[in-house]
Amino acid sequence: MSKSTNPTRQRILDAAVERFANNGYHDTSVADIVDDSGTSKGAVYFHFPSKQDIFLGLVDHFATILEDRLSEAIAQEESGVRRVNVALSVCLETFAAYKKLAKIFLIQATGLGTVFEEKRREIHKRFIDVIQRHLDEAVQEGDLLTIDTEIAAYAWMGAINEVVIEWVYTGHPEPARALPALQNILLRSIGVSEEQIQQLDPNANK
Amino acid sequence: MSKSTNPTRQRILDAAVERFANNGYHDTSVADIVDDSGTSKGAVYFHFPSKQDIFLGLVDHFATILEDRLSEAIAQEESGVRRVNVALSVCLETFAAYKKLAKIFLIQATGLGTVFEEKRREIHKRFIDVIQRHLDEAVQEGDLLTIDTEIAAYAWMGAINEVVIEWVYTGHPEPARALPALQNILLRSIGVSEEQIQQLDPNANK
DNA sequence: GCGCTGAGACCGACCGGTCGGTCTGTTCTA
DNA sequence: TAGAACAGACCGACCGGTCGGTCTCAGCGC
Repeated sequence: MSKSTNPTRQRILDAAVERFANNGYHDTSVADIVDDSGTSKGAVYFHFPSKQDIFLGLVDHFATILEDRLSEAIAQEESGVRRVNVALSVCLETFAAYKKLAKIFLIQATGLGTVFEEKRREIHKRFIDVIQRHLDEAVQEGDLLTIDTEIAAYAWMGAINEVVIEWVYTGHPEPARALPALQNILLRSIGVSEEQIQQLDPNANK
Repeated sequence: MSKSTNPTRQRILDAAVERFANNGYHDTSVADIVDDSGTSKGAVYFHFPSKQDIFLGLVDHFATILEDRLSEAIAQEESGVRRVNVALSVCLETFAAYKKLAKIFLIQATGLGTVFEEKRREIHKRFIDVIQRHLDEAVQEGDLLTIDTEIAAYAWMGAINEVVIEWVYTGHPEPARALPALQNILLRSIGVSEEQIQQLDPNANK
């Protein structure tokens, strides 16, 4: 972030992303990262305090990127429903733009034991809260039905994650197809009418 | 399943479930399981070939239970929409009935490296396929909209998982609340009309 | 009834390898 | 030339798995 442009440090990070994304945390040894980055253990432990720190740093980094992009995009829209909709787009775009980091964030950061798990849940909770807040907003001002926005927020989060995970692994539901499909499904799920859904996405008539 | 009633074996399994659910795979040593179960390493390796085998056995076991319950429940309903609806109920009930196993299945089995990950994805895919098949069925015979059932299936899977995960950790959205909320959200997401949703769940007027 | 035996169930000390992290340098750079 | 940046040998803890041993008990000949 701040001292980001040190080449050695960057090579280490690149190698770490690659390894962590492909093999997971425990199947990636520091020696692997050293080999892939063409550096040395000394270099790694000069730039980073621990293996765990590298990993959590990557997760945090991605979460920050996603949050920044989201808040920026949301701020540019007026109505609640439009905001919800644009957030969904930005979300998928960001996952697509940072595929490897997304894989680490969504998959490799799970099931790593209590310490990691707390961190992961805290970050996920932040996103879920954002979703819920904007769902509430949309409910208040809009004509969509009153629903259990908390559960809806969890459902959305899970739905998005699952679709992205599948894409990350197989490349299969191409974003061009997944995005409109998810928009339909998720907007409908909170009671946005068909006409409204049509209106929201005039450019996706491809 | 077959030789299930050996007491030592069962104590080992119980301890393994507890530890794996709470601490995850890598933070659970065989020694931990030995201590908790009041047995010995010899006993563990007499009954099971490896630590990994114990873990995957538990995952498989839970998946089997869930599949059995699902297919039984689905078989007893006629219409596609009703089937989809009852499957959702059974799913949540089963997760609730086997909380610890559910946590292992949904969380601790993730991010454990390539070998485990393949297994996990294969099992998840089975459930997603079931969902999609019945969504397709419902689309064909019903008046719900034609949608991208594949993506809908992934979305459903993710949505259910996320809600259950939250419940597993915090106990928070009590099943009594989560079930009808999810029914509303998910059925709406595939275009089931409000009246139909009401009709489907006459007993949940509490 | 009684000793013998052998197999199943279980015990726990121990082994061998792995891996995060450290430490003693060496090289580069300002 | 001081200190930052890096190299890589090395350490020690940990942990999955093994292996020789013990205990129990059913079967069996006598």
